[in-house]
Amino acid sequence: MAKGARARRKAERPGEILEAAFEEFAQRGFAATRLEDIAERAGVTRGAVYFYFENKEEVFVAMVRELSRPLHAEIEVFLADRPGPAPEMLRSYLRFVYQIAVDDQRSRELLRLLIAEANWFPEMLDEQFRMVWGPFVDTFQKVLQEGAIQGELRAAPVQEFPEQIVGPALLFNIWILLFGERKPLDPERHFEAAIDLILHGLLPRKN
Amino acid sequence: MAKGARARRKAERPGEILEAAFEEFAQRGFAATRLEDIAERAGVTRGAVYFYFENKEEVFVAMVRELSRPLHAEIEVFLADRPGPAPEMLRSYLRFVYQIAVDDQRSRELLRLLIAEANWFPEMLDEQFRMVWGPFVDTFQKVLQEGAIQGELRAAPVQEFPEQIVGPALLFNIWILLFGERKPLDPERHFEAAIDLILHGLLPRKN
Amino acid sequence: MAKGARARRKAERPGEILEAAFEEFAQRGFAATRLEDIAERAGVTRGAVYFYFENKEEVFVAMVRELSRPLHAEIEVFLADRPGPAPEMLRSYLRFVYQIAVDDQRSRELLRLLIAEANWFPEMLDEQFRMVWGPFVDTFQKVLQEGAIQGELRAAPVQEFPEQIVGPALLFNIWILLFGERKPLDPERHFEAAIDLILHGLLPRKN
Amino acid sequence: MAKGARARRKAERPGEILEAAFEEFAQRGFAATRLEDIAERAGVTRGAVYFYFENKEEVFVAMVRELSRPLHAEIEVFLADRPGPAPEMLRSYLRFVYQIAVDDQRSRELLRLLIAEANWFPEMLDEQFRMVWGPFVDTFQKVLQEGAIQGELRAAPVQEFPEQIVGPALLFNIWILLFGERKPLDPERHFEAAIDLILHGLLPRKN
DNA sequence: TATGAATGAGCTTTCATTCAT
DNA sequence: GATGAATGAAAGCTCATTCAT
Repeated sequence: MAKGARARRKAERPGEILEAAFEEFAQRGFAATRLEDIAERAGVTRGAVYFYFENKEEVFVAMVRELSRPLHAEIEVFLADRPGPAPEMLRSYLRFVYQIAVDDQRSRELLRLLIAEANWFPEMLDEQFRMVWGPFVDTFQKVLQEGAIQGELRAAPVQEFPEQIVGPALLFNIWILLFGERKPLDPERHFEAAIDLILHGLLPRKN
Repeated sequence: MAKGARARRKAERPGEILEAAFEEFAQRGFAATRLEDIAERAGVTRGAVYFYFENKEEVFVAMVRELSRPLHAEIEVFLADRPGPAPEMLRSYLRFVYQIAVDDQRSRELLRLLIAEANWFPEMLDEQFRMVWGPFVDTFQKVLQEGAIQGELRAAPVQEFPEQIVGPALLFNIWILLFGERKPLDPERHFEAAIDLILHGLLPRKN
Repeated sequence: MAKGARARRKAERPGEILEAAFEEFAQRGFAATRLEDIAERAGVTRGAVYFYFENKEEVFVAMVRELSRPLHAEIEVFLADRPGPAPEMLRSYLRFVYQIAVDDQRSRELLRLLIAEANWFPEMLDEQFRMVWGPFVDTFQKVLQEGAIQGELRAAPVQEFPEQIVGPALLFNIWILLFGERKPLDPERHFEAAIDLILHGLLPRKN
Repeated sequence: MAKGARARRKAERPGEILEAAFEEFAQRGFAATRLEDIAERAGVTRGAVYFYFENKEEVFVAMVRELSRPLHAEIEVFLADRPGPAPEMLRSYLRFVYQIAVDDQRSRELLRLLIAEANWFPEMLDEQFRMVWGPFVDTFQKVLQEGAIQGELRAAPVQEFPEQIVGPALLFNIWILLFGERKPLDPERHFEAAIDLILHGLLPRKN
């Protein structure tokens, strides 16, 4: 029993460390975070961290990878083929992005870390792009294009930059990162304003 | 000669130090930047930096203030009353924002620093909000509202969140911060796509 | 073997550091002593010192406490009830104090440090008072009072300030601190002069 | 006028600096006192201090010399031949010492500095001995010896260490340096206890 | 005389990393 | 696997001292 518990413990260690690493890195950034804080929060000693990871940078990279995994999964599930009228799909997609922006503090802080440390972890960025932005952008693009073909949407130049659709959500996100509680935004109204603008911008005009 | 030179030198020192500070902070972030690097780049010794600034944090805050001053000025000039049809004003404003996003690497890096260090310098954030975002948002809001009154624009819910208009420009900016040269964007086409979407989204529909 | 050695080493480290700290602090005073000197003398690196103590002040306080412990012990043993005629007790007590003043360079330097840094470590002073001066003064007082009751001693006003009895010993001590080898004193004759004066001052007069 | 004022000013500068130096050194000790603090307190800039004194050590030595000058004068005046019965002279001398110990905070702090820095300024110590202790000890010795010859005092071994007479005053002084307001002493009663002990110790016995 | 900008050595403290146990 | 004592390379900051003005 104890052995099993110990083995289970062991298997969970790396995850616990990365979890702790996220909290600390999110709070202080890469350079200002001490490995000791991570270890302490994870309930292990510094030495133990070095058993699982080469060094601080490795912890950081592994943490980003680990912490963004659930998001990958969610995205994959969400983007799985779900046909429907293009406008409705746009709305549903944008709502999904807003949901992440609003509810998922982790993703928010991850974004902050990516922006802050982008220069020093470019491969990490590319990996994140491949796993998160890429699929999203591709899907958006497909919706925009097929919507245009079907005559549900205007053939707008935004087809070339489908990520612009999530611009308001990004703005919402950054806003919260910058001002937090100090200048709160109503996410629901923010979303409605955004989708209103986008749909009016994309629906074909009668004239 | 020499006298004037020294006096002139002295008057310029703080500015030179802040200039150097910007380069270093932008490259490595607050925590990872060593005061010695700043001093060296400014051509002085560490001690000299401490003659002008209390400590590293003060250097940072002063740097942000100093470096964003030209932008403040530009904004103030730009936003000075320039009447015209609302759609044209929107286009002109958004182009202005894109110009900054595209050409002004300093502002871009400043934004990165603000996002990265937001938790530790909240007053600084508020100051920047007051000087940069604030006037912008207010002006946008006025344009949107008066455009609606004049019948030039739709009375859209985005009136409540006028900053959404610059969402694409922010996205452009962050994109470059994240991927730099690795995934370049054509700023001109990006802007055109954005303004197309926004104007179509705001122009009143005939039907 | 090696294991034991390491464990033994570890247990002794703090003591070794404090020992080294004493030597250095005694030589140069608190402010002028560099932690590096202490570390070097203790045969460890600076970092190791910080493993055991919070900072330089802590080292100082811990050092004083540690270094005065043997004296506490000695005092406690010495002051344990040892009845006898008051004059003999006075003589024996004063000789004890002189012995410390003469032989114990550590106590002497400790006294110097206490005087020098009294303003900055008042709690430390109070602690020392409680452990060293206090018991002494109390004991002297008791001897003076009971000696007077027994008629062995005069009921002199010095009963209120029994520490005056050790005034000559303090003077001897300070003298050495100030002039060291330059103006040597013969401790034996000094003591005899002191006890002669005190006893003549306290013995009851026939007339 | 202004020139005269300026000249007067100039002449007073060194004194003002030493005055300020005393306050600062007394508060923090030699090593922990910054030349800037001294300059600031004296109302000049650091550079000015270097105009009058070679370096920090010179300031210290000069300060001690300057600050102990009034005491020298007082002592000289006081010790000028004033014949009288030996016991009365003893009393008067000891009272004088107590007065200094009690009223003259400067002398007290000077003593602290001497003790603290004795190792590093031995010549200074010797100078102080020559000017302060020396005359005192000599005078005391003369009184004790002549008193014995006259039959007013016992021929006690304390003649060899006349400074023991001021032991209680030194003790009073150190006590205040160590405990200040925390454990106050009544100077008057302290003195009376001391002189009582000493006189009883020195007056010849009838038997 | 006096200023104060500037230097540079040096100090305390921190922390990623190592390694004997 | 895990600990934690220990290292050593910085890093932030201080301050005595200098010197052009």
